[in-house]
Order: sequence, then C-alpha cells, then structure tokens
Amino acid sequence: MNFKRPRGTADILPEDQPYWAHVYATANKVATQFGYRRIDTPTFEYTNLFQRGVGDETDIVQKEMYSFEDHGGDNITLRPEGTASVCRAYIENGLDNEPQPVRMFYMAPMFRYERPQAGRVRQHHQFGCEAIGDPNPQVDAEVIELGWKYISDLGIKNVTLRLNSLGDPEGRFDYISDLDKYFTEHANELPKLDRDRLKRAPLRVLDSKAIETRALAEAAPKSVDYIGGETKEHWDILLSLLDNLKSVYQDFDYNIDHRLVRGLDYYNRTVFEYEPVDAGGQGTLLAGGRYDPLIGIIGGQETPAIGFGSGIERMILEIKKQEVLVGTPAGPDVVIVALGGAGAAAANLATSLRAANVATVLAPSRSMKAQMRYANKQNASNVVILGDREVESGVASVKSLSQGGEQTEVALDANAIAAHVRSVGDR
RNA sequence: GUGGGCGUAGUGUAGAGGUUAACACGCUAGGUUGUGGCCCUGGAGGCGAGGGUUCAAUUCCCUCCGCUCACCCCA
Repeated sequence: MNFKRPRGTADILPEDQPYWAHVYATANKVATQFGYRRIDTPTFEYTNLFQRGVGDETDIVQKEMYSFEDHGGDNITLRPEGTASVCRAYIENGLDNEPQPVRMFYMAPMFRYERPQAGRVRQHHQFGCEAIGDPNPQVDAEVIELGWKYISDLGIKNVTLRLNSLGDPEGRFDYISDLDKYFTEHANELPKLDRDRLKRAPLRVLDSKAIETRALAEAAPKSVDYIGGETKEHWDILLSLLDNLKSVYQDFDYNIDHRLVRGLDYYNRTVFEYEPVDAGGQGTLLAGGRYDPLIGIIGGQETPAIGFGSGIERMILEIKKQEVLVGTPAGPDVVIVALGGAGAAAANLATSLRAANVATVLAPSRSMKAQMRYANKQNASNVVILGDREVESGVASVKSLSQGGEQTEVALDANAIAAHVRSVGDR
C-alpha cells in the first residue's frame, strides 16, 4: 500500500523553495514598508466564526469548509480565509485600544474543500493585509497601493487593477432590486446557469463568464450610480488618490469595472482585484475590499476596515509563467572528502568548521571520485581533501570548485581553513 | 456537485494484440596511483487496480482509483 498526499494538497519540494522564499521575503518587506505588522492566528477556529463572518449563505460556508467535531464536542473549522480570524483577534485582544487604524498582515495556509484545478487547490496559502479602524478613503488607497507594490516588487508585469464600489448595505437594496428587475426582463436572453444565478444571487450574474450575459451586464444598472452622500464622496476621493499614484508608479492604472462583485457577505464600498491581463479561469492574484460591517457582525463595536488576500500559489504560477528570476540558494562553503582512515578527523573538522560558521557538509563515504562528484552536485564552493597523508602532515588540500579548481595547501585547522575559504570567496 | 482529457522507471517521452518494453535526463558503479564538471562503459528501477474478450492483453472493452482541465465558486 502506497501513501499519497490528500487530494488538492502539495509537497513544496526543496527545488521550489526559492520561489516561496522570494514571495515571503517580498511580502514581508512591502508590508513592513507600509507599517503593517505581522499577526498569526490559529489554523482552526470555532465554526460559527466563519458562519457568521463569511456569511451563512456563501459557497465557502455552504460547501467548502473543512469542519469537524473535536473530542470535546466543539465544532471546529480549518480556516477558509484570513479576514474573519484577524478581526476576531482584533476584538478578543483589545486591539481597538491601540492607535487606529491597526495595520496587520498574515501569511498562512487556508483550507477549502473544492475540486482542484489550475490555480485552485484545497490547501493554499495567502498573504493578506488588513487595516482596521479607519473609514478614510486614504486607507483604501493605501491598501491598493500596497497590493500594487507587492506584485511589482515580485517582478510580475502586465497586471490590471479592477475597481468598483458596492455602496453601503442600505443603498444596495435599491440597486439589487433594480438589477434584479433588469435581468428578469432579459431572462430569456440569459443562459440557464445565469437564470438560476439570478434567483440565488443577482449580483453574481454581473460577473458571469457567459458571453451573452456579459453583453447584458455591460448595459445593466451600475452600482456606482446608486451611491450618494458620504459613500459617493468616499468613492470620488479614492479615485483621485489613485490618480495621484500614477505619477509615482508609471505602470499603475485602474479600470472601474461595474461587473466586479464579491462572493463574501462582509464587503461594502470599495472592492478591487488584481489580475494578469491574459488571465484564464482562476486568474485573480489579489483581491480585497472594504468590510466595514464585519467587526460588528462578529460581535465587536462597529469598526471600519479594509484589506486584501492574495494567493501565493497563484502568484508563483505567474512568476514562473513570466520567468521571473528568483535566485538559487548557494551550496555549502565546504564539502569534506575523507579518504582511508580519515573519517573521524573529517567529522571533527566538520564540527569545528560549522562552529566557525562555515557551511560544511561531509561527503558520503564512497570512492574519491564519487565524493568529488557529490561535492560538485551540491554546488559546493570548496572541497577539503582529508586522507591519511593530510592527517599525518597536518596540512589539508583545499580545492576551490567555484574558482576553476585551484588547489591550495592549508594547515589542517578549522580557523585556517575558514579564513582561506573566506578569502577565496565564492562565485 | 457537473462535464472533458489522460494514466508506460524518480522525471519527460516512445511503443506494439505475440520473444528480453525503448530513449533521454536523473540515480548509482566504474573508465589502472588520491581529484568534480565534459566524454565513455556498466547497473538498479516501470506498463495505476480489478474484471472481461482472446490461444495470448501493458495494448481492445467495462468498472474503480488517481491525475489533469473546465464549469460552479474563488486566492
């Protein structure tokens, strides 16, 4: 019987780690530049947090959660997204007593029971940012800028920003009812799939992939025409702030997309999405929006907030597609090739070299040729050759693989070898 | 949940109803004294599982399992 990894999960092998390191490092750097601080929340939560926070009617809650009852009878769910947990932590730890807004970011695995396909798996990882406690559109612009800088610092090009305002819950009622009316009038022009959708979630008809529907959606009532007062002002200010960004980031631009809606219940006002211009099915790299209602929904004081989530696997797919160079990890500074009875001396030398902070690996005890090949495959900078001769004379041969094979006699002493290796340098 | 495609060494591929299933990369052992890469030679390792058709199935058929792509939905 062979064991296999569960469906929709992945082993991230050593050869792939440079991509992950690049993404983690960039995310960490950019978030820090914007004053966001890292938060880690548990991998699982009580199920009702997501039922309430994400929304009972959403697909995520309806059919995608990894839920189970633990031994004490509590209902537990592996987190399907990050925002609800961060907000729970904000309330639970009294972060509303810190200066507002509280800026936080996370990098963590998410779990959803779905059929895997390109860009979609059951365990995926997200980098997310949340700015909690400030209603000002300046924060909306900040989060959008952060997302832009993250993507461009990763080295990804040709990404577009789609933007929309969903308005506020009160005003949205009129909008949805007009939208419903509009699509119902054209119901006979809609494919069956979208007629069903119309009954379930009229907003979602807008972002249908069916070409017939798309044409209708273009002419449908627009959410931004239904916002007024403070909400409209918020939107207008946001747009002017985004226009300002263009002068700093030459490639930055945004497209107002009236068809952009959200699957989770907690969003209001600003929603946005970054996606490659040539994106296929599951192309969204980063998506977010304002979720002013959420903290109230899960039991906190009404607190405005905005944030985004970004799929790391999708980002890496795009990095590979665009052939972004992510660098390769260096090999060890030293591989020790031991011959004859020098095994014990080699092991001692390895320990001393590591104590001197020289990255050192012992070659497997095989023939010299095999050990040399091994050192080469490890991408070692240097080989220290240690046989009975060297142990007796107290002088080791140090060969610099990276410097074309130049060989030097060095006293058989960790500090001397360390000094030599450093002076030779690598590549 | 629905629909399409595909399952041959670790990876990528070739193959044919009939002897020992091929090639490349990778792994491993060597190429006369204790020196890597390039080159050369050898070795290990495989037809997803079960059933059916047939004298004979890895090849044809069915079922299952797995992978993959798309829809739904989403990062």
